[in-house]
Amino acid sequence: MPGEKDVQAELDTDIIALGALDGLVGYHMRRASAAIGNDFARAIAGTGMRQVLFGILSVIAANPGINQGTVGRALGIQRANMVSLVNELVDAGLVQRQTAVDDRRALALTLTPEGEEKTRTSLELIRAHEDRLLSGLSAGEREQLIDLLARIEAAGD
Amino acid sequence: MPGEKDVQAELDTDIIALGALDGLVGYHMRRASAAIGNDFARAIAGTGMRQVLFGILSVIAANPGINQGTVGRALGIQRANMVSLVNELVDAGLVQRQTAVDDRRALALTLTPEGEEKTRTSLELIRAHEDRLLSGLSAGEREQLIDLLARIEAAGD
DNA sequence: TATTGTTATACTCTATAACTATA
DNA sequence: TATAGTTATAGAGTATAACAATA
Repeated sequence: MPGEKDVQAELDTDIIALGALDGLVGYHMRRASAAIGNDFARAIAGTGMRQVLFGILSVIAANPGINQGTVGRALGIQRANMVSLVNELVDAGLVQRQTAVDDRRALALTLTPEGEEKTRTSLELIRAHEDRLLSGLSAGEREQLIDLLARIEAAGD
Repeated sequence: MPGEKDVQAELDTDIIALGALDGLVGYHMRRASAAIGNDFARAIAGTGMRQVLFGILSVIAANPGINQGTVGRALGIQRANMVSLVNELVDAGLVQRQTAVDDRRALALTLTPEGEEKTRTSLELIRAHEDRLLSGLSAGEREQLIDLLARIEAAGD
């Protein structure tokens, strides 16, 4: 019987008590992070971009010639996992990878012109997605949210 | 040369500019969520508990006899993925699963006495972990953080 | 015809260990 | 001896499609 009341589950999709979970920051952080991630994916669908990849592009854009490992450390990505991620970006023609002049073990990363363009257009879509999803927050609340999140990041090391 | 300055990377592990990324809520949310998740895992290591599993236990504790699918909807977990998660909890002796009296398709979930004990002891460890990790936030800031996160969860549907 | 639970499957993200080449 | 990048591998988490039993 679709649409009928589920007595046992208290209106089902409506309010289900979460118990102690509701008072935990970690739970709400997981849910909110998933909500933003899903909306990000919807907003940027079809462009091949992903949260991690955009993060790498943004750091390279701000630090042309930066080493692959340094990018990983800045973003909390393991060396081993950086390899295939950067491969994707290189294969897509967005990033150029060349042996560093001062350290022949290292790879210096720079954006190609296509990579710069992709970073710009992605950023526009991402800003629009955040503005839409976070339209319920005032500018001050949004600022304070970032401040609180940054302090938690810093505490977790 | 360990410890020597990495000119190209601006002191390396120190301040690396993140570019546009630094102004995005999504980025900081991902990092903060990972920080809490990692600290959660460290705090509860050896007990076999995980964030998702505790979430399920907490919802069952607050709603004895609740259907498996209802738990999943409350927590944003797909029906298909609930199966093996609940299997784990049943195999660990923490959850009892029996055909619902009013709907023979459904499974009613309840905690076993061991499940109730596990939920209690896990909650103590989790509260201690959050109190430690979030000790830099005032009670008011913590409360506002949960409020902001909950509003973002609600916006993402 | 819709819903509950299930199986099978695949992809992303993350983590570890072992290797090479350079430093 | 330490570091940069690589390979291989494994485990979580999550997503979709198809199926049986029941509503």
